[in-house]
Amino acid sequence: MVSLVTRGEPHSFAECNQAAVPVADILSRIGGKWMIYVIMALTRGPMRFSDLRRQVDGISQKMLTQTLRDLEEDGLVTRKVTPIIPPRVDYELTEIGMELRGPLAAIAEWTERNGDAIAASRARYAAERGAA
Amino acid sequence: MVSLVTRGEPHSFAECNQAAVPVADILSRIGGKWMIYVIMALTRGPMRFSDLRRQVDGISQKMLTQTLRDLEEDGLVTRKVTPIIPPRVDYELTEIGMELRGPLAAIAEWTERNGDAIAASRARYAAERGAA
DNA sequence: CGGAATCCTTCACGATACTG
DNA sequence: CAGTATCGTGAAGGATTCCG
Repeated sequence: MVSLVTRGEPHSFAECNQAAVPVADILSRIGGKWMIYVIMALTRGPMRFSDLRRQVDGISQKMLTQTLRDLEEDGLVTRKVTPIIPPRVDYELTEIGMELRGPLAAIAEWTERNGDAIAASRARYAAERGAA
Repeated sequence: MVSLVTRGEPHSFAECNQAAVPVADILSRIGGKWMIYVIMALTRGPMRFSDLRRQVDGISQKMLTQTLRDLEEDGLVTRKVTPIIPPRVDYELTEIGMELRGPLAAIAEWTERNGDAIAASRARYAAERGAA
């Protein structure tokens, strides 16, 4: 893995990209529109589909399903079906899903800490480049 | 800011989304195809455009330009033009750009630690759902 | 209730050509 | 060298409808 922190010998970009699962692969999933909100909601504990849909404001049924499928595929959530009528399906964060919350919180804290600077930078950029 | 870690009172999803810069906004940028590789390359220090293009294998000129513009817009990199012929443009991580490396490294470490489990989960998922 | 299926729009990204 | 401009494609996401 290429370090993001240290400055050492030049590493091959491909070296990092050839792991079992590339970091960029995970980032692209996390970077999806709803992933973080679903994980946030599940942080409070197991939750039913309809509860999740209420918690994550604005998400469509399709996108909630798809996001949960992606999370399930990667082993970040479990899906437990209770075959009653009407059906009941509960989703819960797995152990590695729980462990992802730390890194995500680190991003969130960075964003919160630098939000004003970023907004200012964007405004300045828009004023300079947007005017031209 | 809604905590990603603690389990407390239910927070409004919108509460987290109404910061100066939403976390999902940053995540979507980080989740772009090239952002992390460009940041990784710049971790080694300031770099010229053409050097960056060589370091980040497979990136097109267009995407490198666009990624650098996005980073510049958010104040994560500086762009220094030396008006000579041929032109010389150097890019360098800013302070907050440097500070983002930590959170990114946390994601990278999580990915490395759980890569095998994720790959296994994906294979199992494909075998079950893919066959059906 | 918890989906699946379909259609549609927008956008990210790639390829190519041209320029100061 | 370091871009900008243009075009084309696939994927992401939204709205709607139907189902066990």
